[in-house]
Amino acid sequence: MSVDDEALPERSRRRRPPKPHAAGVKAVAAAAGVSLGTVSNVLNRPEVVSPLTRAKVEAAMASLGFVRNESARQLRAGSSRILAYLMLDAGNPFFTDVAKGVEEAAQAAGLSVFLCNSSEDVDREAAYLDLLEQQRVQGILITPIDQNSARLRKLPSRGTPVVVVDRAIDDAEHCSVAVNDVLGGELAISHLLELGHERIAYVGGPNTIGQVIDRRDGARRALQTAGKPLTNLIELTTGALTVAEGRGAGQRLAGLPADRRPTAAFCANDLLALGLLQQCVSLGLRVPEDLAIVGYDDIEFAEAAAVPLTSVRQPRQLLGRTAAELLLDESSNPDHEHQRVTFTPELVVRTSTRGTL
Amino acid sequence: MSVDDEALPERSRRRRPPKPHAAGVKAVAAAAGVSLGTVSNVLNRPEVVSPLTRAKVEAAMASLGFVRNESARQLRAGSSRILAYLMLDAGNPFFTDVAKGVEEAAQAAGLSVFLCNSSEDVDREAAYLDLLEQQRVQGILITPIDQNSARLRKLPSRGTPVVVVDRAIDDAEHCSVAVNDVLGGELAISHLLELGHERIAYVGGPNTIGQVIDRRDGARRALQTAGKPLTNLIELTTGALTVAEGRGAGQRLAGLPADRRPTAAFCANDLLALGLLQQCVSLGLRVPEDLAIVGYDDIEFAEAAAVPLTSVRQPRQLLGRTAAELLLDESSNPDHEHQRVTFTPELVVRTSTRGTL
DNA sequence: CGCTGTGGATGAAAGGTTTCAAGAGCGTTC
DNA sequence: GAACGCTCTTGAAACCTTTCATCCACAGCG
Repeated sequence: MSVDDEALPERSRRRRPPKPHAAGVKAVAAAAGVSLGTVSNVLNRPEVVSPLTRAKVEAAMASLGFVRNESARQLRAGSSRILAYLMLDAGNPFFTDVAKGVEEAAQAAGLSVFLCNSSEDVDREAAYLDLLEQQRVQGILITPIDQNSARLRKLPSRGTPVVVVDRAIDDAEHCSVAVNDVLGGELAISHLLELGHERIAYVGGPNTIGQVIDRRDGARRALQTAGKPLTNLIELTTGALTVAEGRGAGQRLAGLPADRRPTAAFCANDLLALGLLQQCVSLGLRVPEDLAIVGYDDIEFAEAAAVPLTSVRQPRQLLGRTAAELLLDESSNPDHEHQRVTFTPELVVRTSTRGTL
Repeated sequence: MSVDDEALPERSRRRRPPKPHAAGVKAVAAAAGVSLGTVSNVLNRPEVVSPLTRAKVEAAMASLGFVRNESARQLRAGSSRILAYLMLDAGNPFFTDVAKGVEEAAQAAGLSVFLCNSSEDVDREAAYLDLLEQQRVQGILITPIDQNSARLRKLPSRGTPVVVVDRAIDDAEHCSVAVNDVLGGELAISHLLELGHERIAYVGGPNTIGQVIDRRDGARRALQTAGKPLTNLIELTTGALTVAEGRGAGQRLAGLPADRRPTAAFCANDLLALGLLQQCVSLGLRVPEDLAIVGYDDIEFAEAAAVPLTSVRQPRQLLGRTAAELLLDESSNPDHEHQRVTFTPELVVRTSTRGTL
């Protein structure tokens, strides 16, 4: 779905200087006239070395352009100062907000965060998990595509703590931090039912993603609670949770004859909802008069949409922060107990369902 | 600007199993009844080891749950299979699109990408640069906050190739891939001038960011070209390039008496523009009748906004892909020459300036 | 004057992998 | 039947840092 136009760029060339060679602890020690161990002490326990020697060593490091080799450090010391968040979709502002929370907590603990993006691709997810395990990162935060993956369950037993983010998992291997998606689905559909809608579309997919399933189940439950038949929920399965797929769904929806077309749509996330909204509006449907729309996540752009979007809000940053804190606890506290933390979502009603009052 | 509500979560606890211990090449060799070297060969040059031995070794690896220690590998082999993209703001969809292009190119070359987020914070940027250098990543792609940073210029001479993304830099140290921001600014303002606007606001900041400066300079140049005084450009400086700051600017703008208020605003990016738009609309200004708005980047959400946004489009993914390709060339091709690639932006006109036709 | 304590520096070992020259086993060829 | 080639395997060195027990010099003290 790239909008890149292959504009012909101008290029300008320059020669490059010869390849350099790195200086190690040994070189620094020689330059400063001290031993290897002393240089290491300056690096790791500066307080035990006398100010004079320390100054000499630091001068030598500066003049040689010494850069500590983290591989060697980690190999010997055995520990990494890095935490990874493997995101489901970096293009979804929801996850970048979660990431913000993760970074916040990590920074407070003096760790750095590497972000990885699986783009809803199972193979990429697997490749990143392997890579991160091999890197011996301090821990992995992940919003998984398939939370039952064997690979995922094996990691903690091999020494890499894993915290599942935005999915509740009830197994003995990891902590998880989630928002009650079933409840979120119920909130959305109850709202639509209260407004008098009968035929409601559920737009989401693929059905391997836990969030998609739970939100649909919540939708169904709301119908049951209200004593409506499940056939009132028309499912439109998408290939991914993106704006483009949302547009596709909009196309399909708008193509239905008016008497069979749902009067409302509940989308598994805001990206789908925004795409759906855009497409429907451009095809001449009025929102919410012809079609009411509810999204999910309440991303920043939901409020600024063509028709401000009713959405199910989740505590995004808090989600990330909490997950990171659990991970940190797991990797530092010997008495750590795995936890399953569940937050409660909240419906934010805007024009896309309520109309202008 | 978090919308997190500190909803009280439910927590459930579980005991965790005892700590495991990792198996190395040595253990695998022993289990398979072969030598160290052979295990290493299975890992790195499977074709040279006989199918039988290979099978034995692989069985041993599986049963021991062997995970290669990447630190040790890298220490010995000297090379990393990782590429990093240090983003200016992971919350801006523009940069995640660029990242997508980077990932694409990296995957094609069999490398993995770690994303890092400086969040427009100089200290975080510096910390990540140090970290990545110590990690000996294969190369760094960066959209810098301050492109004249000494740290940035020192990296390549110490062996870590750096490509600057979305900034043109004319020095001998790195390649850069950029879009002509001055031209982009000109396009935006020329368009507004053609529509008859006289007093135009430029919304952007902080002024340490190159993109902000260039786009403003382009704006000024367009005024000069049209023979208008520079005082027609009213600068509203923001603290960051975010939706929230855009709302703040909207507040300031809407607060001006109508006869002194600009009739159009050009924002340094779409996030600002969307915030501005939202705030102005909610304060009762009509867009584009009372205030025309032009954004920059043409992110996916620009088209779906309350009033579809006129914006300056850049080839986002292509930018990332090209940058990654330059980096790969630099780290693998001994005859590499640094290049400065510049793409051309394009104005996309929508309702926020043109009105509904 | 000899002993102890102390702040600081030292040197060697260790950590897990890759590399590479050398070796082992075995079938072919003359 | 000896020499050769071939395929596969081996063992040890090397990568760079951290750690820790040891050592040194010197001050204070009895």
